[in-house]
Amino acid sequence: MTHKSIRQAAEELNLSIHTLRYYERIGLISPVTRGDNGHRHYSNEDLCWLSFLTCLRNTGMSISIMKTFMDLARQGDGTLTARAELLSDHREQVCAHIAQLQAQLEQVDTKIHCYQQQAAA
Amino acid sequence: MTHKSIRQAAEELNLSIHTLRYYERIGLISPVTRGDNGHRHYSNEDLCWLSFLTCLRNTGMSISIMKTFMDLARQGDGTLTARAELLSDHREQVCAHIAQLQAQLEQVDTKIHCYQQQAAA
DNA sequence: GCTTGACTTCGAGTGTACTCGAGCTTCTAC
DNA sequence: GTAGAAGCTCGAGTACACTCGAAGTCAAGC
Repeated sequence: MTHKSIRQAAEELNLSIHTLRYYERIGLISPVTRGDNGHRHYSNEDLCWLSFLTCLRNTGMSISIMKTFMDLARQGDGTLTARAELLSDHREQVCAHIAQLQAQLEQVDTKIHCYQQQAAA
Repeated sequence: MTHKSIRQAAEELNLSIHTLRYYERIGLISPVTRGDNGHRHYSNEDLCWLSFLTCLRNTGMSISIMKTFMDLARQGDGTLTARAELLSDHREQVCAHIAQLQAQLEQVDTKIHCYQQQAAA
């Protein structure tokens, strides 16, 4: 099978069918090829992009920045450096976010221990 | 000075004045004591709680779970264990989230290197 | 030929967490 | 005594990212 239905794509990506259509509607992904009946056919390349977009989304990138990224990608190889820069910026933000989470996790830990000790006393 | 104005509190906590009033309005924090003129006075204890709530918020806890937590806290020492459990649950989620972020960061890194190599070629 | 189920479009609705603005009071300084 | 700054309440508005539902098409199986 060289392509997948929207249902199969949604299952594979852990996105809802609604979300897949939504991403296409807002122009985040390019229009997916259709069968004779008008149904969407998701190619491996489509799934690849969507999988990476899901990764960006899960790391906190906004839809509008993802759109900027995809617009660059659609413009071809001339934007490779720009794309690398956009992702590097994002990378920095994710790193900072992880560091912040780790610091705040310690605060939570402290509080947990505090409560456990008080409860035991 | 034993208490702070809403402006000072907002600055110290990096929250907006609107947000501080909002948290009180929805019952996340208990009503803050007021001066004769009706203005809020934030005590160190108020700031302490708000600071911890901000920490929970930044680690992704929803307002409604924070509210559950604060409701427990207001019930006194009988809920110490329950509070420790609630925070432990949250801790697990934060740990999982950090792990997920780190895994996805690698995907982003891979893509960046990919682009950099292609751009150099 | 009719039901069933998967798909389609389109516009509208939802949940979360703020965020804002109008209209009012109240204190301080001139 | 008046201007200006800071606070107050209350209801409404906003941004984001979906999420849903109505109404329709189309192909397969009975």
